[in-house]
Amino acid sequence: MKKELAKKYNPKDFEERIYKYWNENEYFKADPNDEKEPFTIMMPPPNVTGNLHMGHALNNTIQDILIRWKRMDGYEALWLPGTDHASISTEAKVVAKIRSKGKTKEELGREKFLEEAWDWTEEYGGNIRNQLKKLGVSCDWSKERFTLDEGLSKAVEEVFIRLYEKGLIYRGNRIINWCPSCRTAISDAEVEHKDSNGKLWHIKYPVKDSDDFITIATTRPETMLGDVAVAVHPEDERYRHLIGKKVILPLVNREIPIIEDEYVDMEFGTGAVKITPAHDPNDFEIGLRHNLEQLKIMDDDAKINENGGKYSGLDRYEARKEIVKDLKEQGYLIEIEDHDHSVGHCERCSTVVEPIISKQWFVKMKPLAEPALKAYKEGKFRFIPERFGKIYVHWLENIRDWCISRQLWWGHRLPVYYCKDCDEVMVAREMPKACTKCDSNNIYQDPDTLDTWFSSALWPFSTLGWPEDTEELKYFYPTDVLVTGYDIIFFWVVRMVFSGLEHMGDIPFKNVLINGLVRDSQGRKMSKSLGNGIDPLEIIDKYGADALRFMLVTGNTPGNDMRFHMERVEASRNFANKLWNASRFVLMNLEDDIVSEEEAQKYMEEEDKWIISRVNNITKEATENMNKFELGIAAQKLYDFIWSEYCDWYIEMVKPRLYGEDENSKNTARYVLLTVLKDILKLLHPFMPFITEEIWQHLPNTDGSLIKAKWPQYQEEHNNDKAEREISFIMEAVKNIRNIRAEANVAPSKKAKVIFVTTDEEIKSILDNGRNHFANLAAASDIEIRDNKEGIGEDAMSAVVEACEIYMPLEELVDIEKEIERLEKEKERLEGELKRVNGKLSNEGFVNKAPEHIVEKEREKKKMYQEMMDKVLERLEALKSKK
RNA sequence: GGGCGCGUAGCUCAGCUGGGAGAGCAUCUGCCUUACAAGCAGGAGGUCACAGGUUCAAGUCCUGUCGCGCCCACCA
Repeated sequence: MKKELAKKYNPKDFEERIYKYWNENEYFKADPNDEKEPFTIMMPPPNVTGNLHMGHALNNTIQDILIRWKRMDGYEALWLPGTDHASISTEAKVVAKIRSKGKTKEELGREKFLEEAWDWTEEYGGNIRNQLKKLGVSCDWSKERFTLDEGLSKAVEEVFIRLYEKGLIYRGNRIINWCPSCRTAISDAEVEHKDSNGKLWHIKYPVKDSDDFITIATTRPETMLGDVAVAVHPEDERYRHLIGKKVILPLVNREIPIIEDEYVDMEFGTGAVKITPAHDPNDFEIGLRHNLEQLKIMDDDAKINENGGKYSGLDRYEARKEIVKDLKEQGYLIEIEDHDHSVGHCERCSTVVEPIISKQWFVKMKPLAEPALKAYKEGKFRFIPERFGKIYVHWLENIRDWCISRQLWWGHRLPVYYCKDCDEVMVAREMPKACTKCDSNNIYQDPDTLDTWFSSALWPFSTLGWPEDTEELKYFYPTDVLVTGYDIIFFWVVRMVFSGLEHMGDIPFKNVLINGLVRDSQGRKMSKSLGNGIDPLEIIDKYGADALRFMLVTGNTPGNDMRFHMERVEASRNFANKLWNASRFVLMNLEDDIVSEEEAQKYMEEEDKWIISRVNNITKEATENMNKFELGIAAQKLYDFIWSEYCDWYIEMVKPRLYGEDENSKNTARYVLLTVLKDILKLLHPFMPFITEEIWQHLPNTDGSLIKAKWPQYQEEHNNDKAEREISFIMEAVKNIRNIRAEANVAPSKKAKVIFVTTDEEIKSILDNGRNHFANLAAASDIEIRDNKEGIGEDAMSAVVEACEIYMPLEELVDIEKEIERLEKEKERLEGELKRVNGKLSNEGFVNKAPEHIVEKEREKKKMYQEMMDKVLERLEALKSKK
């Protein structure tokens, strides 16, 4: 006999100890194994310096459930963890730290800055790992990777060089999104568009050598400093006569041409557009078409530069104010119109992004996007739920080249070298000794680093050793499931797919399971600025990791957001408590020797067969739902079964046997209690790993960890329709008796006589077999089963279950008025049911077209309701006539 | 401008491929019954947003309307 379970369920007593036990025994390790099928999940790497938030908790709980389940189900299940260097976000933190010491990163210099950044990483990098462990994640820590570690950096470099050599990476002067606060270029995906109430300034530009003028409209008047043309639509009658003429740019007094271009929308604004190729993506394109100058008027910190004349040195918004003022004073400003439009903000720091021309590195996307689209459309991988595939397709179909260079220091430095003497560009694995063109050795490396997502895009294979052709790569790639939030489908999912296809020649994953956001109880996003975030660690501390995990996964469906309610955590904790106590009950009733299955079979009662049949069906249903990634439904089914069937009914039914004298019956009950509990623990383990393991360790005949236990399989021979029918009938009858007792206020302890009246032989036998249950569960004494109701007076309360009447002669306790009321209500209910059933059955369409088994079911119902109705009516009449 | 999601019991949400409306919490009644008061037993509470349509049958499929939310977009 093993040691007893603690009297109270207190997750703090064992969660940490159990995690250590798993980890030290290397139960999470997975390695290439020819005897098993692989099952792989790559953990979306959290920011290395980040802290665990609810989103992580949800995301990793889902992954852990899947991986634990598959591991038990016989797969070589690898869940590979890791962290992301998060270039822009980590750099910002380190910069802030340096600033607090009164220095700038430039003053510190690149080398020292990186030292600081590595220190920072080491200091905070362990946090998230330990926090994940508290959640119970069963990932293979021996394979943990970091996007900036040596191997992954090698992969990044290799990819850059290969794409460059293929002509898929190029350097160009193009319009990019510039964040003046982060002082770096960012990609389109990193720009967050927000609607804002802006203005449309109408400004007139005088036509040279004429009194005429042309009015343009702009939302960013300050950019006029960089205007090099005014464009109108070729078919616009209003302006046709002006095409080819010049205008004098106000305030600047520069002569610029009026050109024609089809891009211009005649309906919008005034139909005339100022063209600023250096500061607007459309203007940039027009500029190229018309061979216009690209006049840059802003610095990296969004101040007007030397090209801005008297405005130079002003911040962009100060300049705007000044320019508008001057235009007004000089009579050029015609109108200020309210104009709502959307403005791009830096996703990271919320600063308004400035479209600006800049020499950056880009990935040519079209050739990479096409195979990625094809793979999805051919069903090589899928989204769960399906609808997120649309986001994927839409993004890829409208993709533009990806700006990958960042003016940051924390990240993978571009393997690009320049010759100072002849400006030759060299892309190489190592710094060239001499310029390949002019032989100069005046060479320097590009100071820029790569977009963080450039390395994340390689995660599914770089983590397995690519570009080396490792055993791990061959065995575990492609991975099976990617679990992630919908917010990074285009940041990450898209890029992993085209990277996998390009470099591995295969998709990176077969399923993309999308999880929603965890919001606060009012439905708001949890955010630092709102201060409404709930710390998963606090929840774990108070309620245990199992409760948090269970809460996160129930009542939720893939892809949908959920709200965090403390009451739901409590409910999950209560469920864990229930399981704990049920297990304690089982344990305290076991003896050292558990009888064999064969022995138990000989003495099984109906309730034993019933619960075995039930757990068998639940196994099937739970597994089916998990196969569909419906973890919430699977969890709910387990919850209902454990609480409402195993605990509420089976344990209660079996108590008299455990306390009785019949050793065979007792041992059989023990055997069944334990066997079913073991299945329960196995099925629940992926969801609640700690409590199930802790209980498992206390059960007899359990060698080693529950992690190693075999996932239960559905077994046809355990199905028992007869037992299910009998026990559910008994349960119905017990409920009715309890109901009568409650309504008549019969104290629970008080024994009461129960008379069953039925002519149905099957029911009679069920009732006869169930005598003990009625005594035990409904405190019924003197159970009588007969086929007529002679002699039962009006001083009894009654109920009807199928073809069986139940009478409880309660004499003075019976209030006839109340009893009539009860029966009237029952009559009403039956009338409703009969009306519905009759309606269906009298409908020719239904009888002819509905499947036979559905029609048959309705016929049976009709018969049953009719019989019940007859009995209720008879009883009512008898009572009324006696009154 | 385009796309998507949601609207089911007082609250938070399940309800998968159409075939008798569910859970948790809250509420009401009775119970500290030696596994569990973090519990047990019993009860009340819903024209499944609205309007059409398809179907023998619609919370479930289609169309439209209203309300809430989200995403995308080079609307000077």
